[in-house]
Amino acid sequence: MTLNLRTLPNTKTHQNEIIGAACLINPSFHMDRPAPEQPFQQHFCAISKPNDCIFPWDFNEKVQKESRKMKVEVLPTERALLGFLLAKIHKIDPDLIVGHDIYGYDLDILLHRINANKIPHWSKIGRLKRTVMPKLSSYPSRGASHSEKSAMCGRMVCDIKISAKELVRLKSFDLTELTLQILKQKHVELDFEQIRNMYSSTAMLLHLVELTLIDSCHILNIMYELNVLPLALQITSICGNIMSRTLMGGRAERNEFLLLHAFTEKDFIVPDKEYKKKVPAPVADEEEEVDVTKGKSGQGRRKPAYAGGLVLEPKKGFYDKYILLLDFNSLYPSIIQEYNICFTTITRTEQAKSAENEDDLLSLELPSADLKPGILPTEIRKLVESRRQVKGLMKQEGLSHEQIMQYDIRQKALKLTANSMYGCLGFTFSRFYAKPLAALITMKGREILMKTKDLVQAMNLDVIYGDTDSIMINSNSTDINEVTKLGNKIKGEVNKLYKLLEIDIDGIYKSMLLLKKKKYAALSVHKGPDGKYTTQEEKKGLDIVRRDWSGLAKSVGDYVVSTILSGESRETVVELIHSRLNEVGEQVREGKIPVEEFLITKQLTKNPEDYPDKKSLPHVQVALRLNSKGGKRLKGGDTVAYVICEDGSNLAASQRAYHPDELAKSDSLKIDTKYYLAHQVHPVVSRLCDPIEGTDASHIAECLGLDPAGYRHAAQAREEAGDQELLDTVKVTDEEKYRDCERLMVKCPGATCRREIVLDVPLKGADMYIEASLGKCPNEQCPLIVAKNHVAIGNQLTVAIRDHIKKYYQGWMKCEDMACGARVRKMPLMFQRGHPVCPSCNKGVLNPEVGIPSPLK
DNA sequence: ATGCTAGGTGTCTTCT
DNA sequence: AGAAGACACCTAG
Repeated sequence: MTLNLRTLPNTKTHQNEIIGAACLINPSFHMDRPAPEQPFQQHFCAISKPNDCIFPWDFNEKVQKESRKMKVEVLPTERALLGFLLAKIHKIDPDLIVGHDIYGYDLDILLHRINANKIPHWSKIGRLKRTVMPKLSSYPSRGASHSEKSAMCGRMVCDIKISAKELVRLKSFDLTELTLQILKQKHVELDFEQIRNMYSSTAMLLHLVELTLIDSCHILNIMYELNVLPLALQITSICGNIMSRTLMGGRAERNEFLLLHAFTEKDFIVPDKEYKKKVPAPVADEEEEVDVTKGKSGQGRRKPAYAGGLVLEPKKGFYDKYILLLDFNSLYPSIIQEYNICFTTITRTEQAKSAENEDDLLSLELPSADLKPGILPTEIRKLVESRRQVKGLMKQEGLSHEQIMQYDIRQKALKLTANSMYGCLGFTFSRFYAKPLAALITMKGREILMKTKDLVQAMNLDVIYGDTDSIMINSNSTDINEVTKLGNKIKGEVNKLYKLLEIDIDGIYKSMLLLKKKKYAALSVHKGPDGKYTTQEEKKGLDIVRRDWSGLAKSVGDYVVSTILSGESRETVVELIHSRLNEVGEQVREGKIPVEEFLITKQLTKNPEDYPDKKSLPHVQVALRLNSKGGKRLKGGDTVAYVICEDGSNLAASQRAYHPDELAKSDSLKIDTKYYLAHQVHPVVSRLCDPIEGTDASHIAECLGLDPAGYRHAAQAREEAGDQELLDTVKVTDEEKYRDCERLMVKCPGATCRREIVLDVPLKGADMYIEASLGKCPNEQCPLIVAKNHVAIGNQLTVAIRDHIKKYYQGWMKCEDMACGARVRKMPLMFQRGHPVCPSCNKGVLNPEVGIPSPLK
């Protein structure tokens, strides 16, 4: 049965009251089968009214007429409605109750209103007869308390908000977004004023009931679409926990049960359940860093308890040769098996037992190879083997669609369970918390990635990046068959090193833009069944895949990425990007972009009133303002959408955030177009274009119609930072390193010769060059070994140095803008961000003609 | 109330 | 003024 409530805040008490409900009933639901053709067989709706409204005069009559289409019970008061609902639930006696945000809203409201109206037999919402109502949570809570959840005991509750959070990644998990993204349908969100207004006519009130019923359908269909129950059933049967708890989320508990079963079966005594609050990571020996938990609520993130995966320093840039991506299949579960890591197999070395170096991984001893696999590896092996088996079954001929789905869900559940095993070892509140084991697993992971990198490099290949379990190689080839061959060769070499651990080709990229650790885009190549190759964009970590950037910034960024990856020439790419930016700048300023494109979405990690610094966080401010108006309140875990507006004030942008509805209802608010161009589009695009020659922050700013001067400095700073990095990695050629330097020219000291010898850029290291080019004088007639005349060469070097110092102190400066090209000595009085502004064009900044090259600063 | 760590980026505050 | 640090979010794996 689905449960969907309609609520409205009381105009006097401002407390939410229940005014309507719509339920769908399916008496023959199978939780081990895919969605039935008919989502439900029966339904009913109930509608009452707030105290200060009356039903339209012909409402009852019209409801009767509608009764063939829609069964509606009209009830005079909330009390009557709740009584009716409880009676219905009691009569239907559902095994499963489906809803959206039941644990975050509906259940709490229901219990509060039952309480306030003193409805008898409240416990009928569950299957256990109880007299005392569980303690209700008072308002600023983040969801139903444990005791509240117990109210429905005996019935499973499927809260699709919780399920969706586990199963799909979305911008937000409110019903509007879920309906749109999962069902591709529109959900009508009504604010409480609109709901109140609907009592003014029969047609509108019927429409309200209808919408409530439609929402119920959406909820049910989302559950079907996500296969929530089949998956929960599989997980439950794998872990041996309780299904109603599987549906409530929380991976640790499932794992706990799996291990409890495994250890008990082998006659181990399992760890006690701890009821007392454990202090997370008690590292506080001295006053040094007394745990950096943010906020007192314990909500904020702790300081990491141990080291995790290794991320290789990326060789940033744009690649247009094939890139090979190799990846260890489920690394952590494999490590547990490969090294037989278990509570029962890992011991501390003798000398470490007495000492207090608990955290020292070196004090752990890996079991010898002949030791029987422990419980943990065995369980993982069982999971992996079952999965392989199920995948085998899926390949059988003549399977029904239903069977394939069933197998697929089981294989997914097995994978999920195996993969969550590691996470639970590192979970502070887990019954099987084992920091040393978790730390050991990640350490082995780092070791393996490092070793793989070394091995690949030893094959004379160019490793450009790697993260935790993956490695990317620049093949420098344009022949895909060759690249595949290479991939297989590497695969063979790496896999030789391990019994069970396996690396595999995870992808081949035709082109790739590598910006930072965990930030890249690529065009992956796939061979279709017809043998033809197709490409697909993959974007990881970039601003454009994050929910906290506006749609505008994301769509422009998207265009930029596709253009860069397209394989067009650099000039064309730059041109296309520039013209697109021009267009966007214009459209934004002319107000031709729809408001939705300006929405920025952020999640509240706490209840809005719990933030210590509410003022400067835009989403918190918006949430607080919305909450003060009543209705459904935003709480921790919810996402807030807002736009930055021009509101007449000159507050910082972060304090000019408004909910889109506020913008729609106001005539004084306007989208802050400058903010969106300068703080949304610009940073996103300039980061993407960072490795692209021919454009930079100031160009991009100019195209968008922003003042380019402000960005020049930043662009230069980034360039310098880049130089420094290149220098650090010693990978840079000397050409690049000394590109701003004048070459040293010496004259052959031979009295009759005086042949000019330019010390050209050496191939490898300055020393080697000097030896080679200052050997015998290039003049055939001159027999001199130039380098032997140290004194003469030394003098010439001194003269050259003095000459340069003199030039430096003459202080000639040149305008950075090539088009202006002014050359002056007098320091102007106008400065822009610490740089002198050219007095002749008033735009560019002046750079010293002879300066200190940036890498040497 | 409850999976982990690594990493980038924006905004505000504090220090130099 | 600019660097440095705290904090907040979101993502990769």
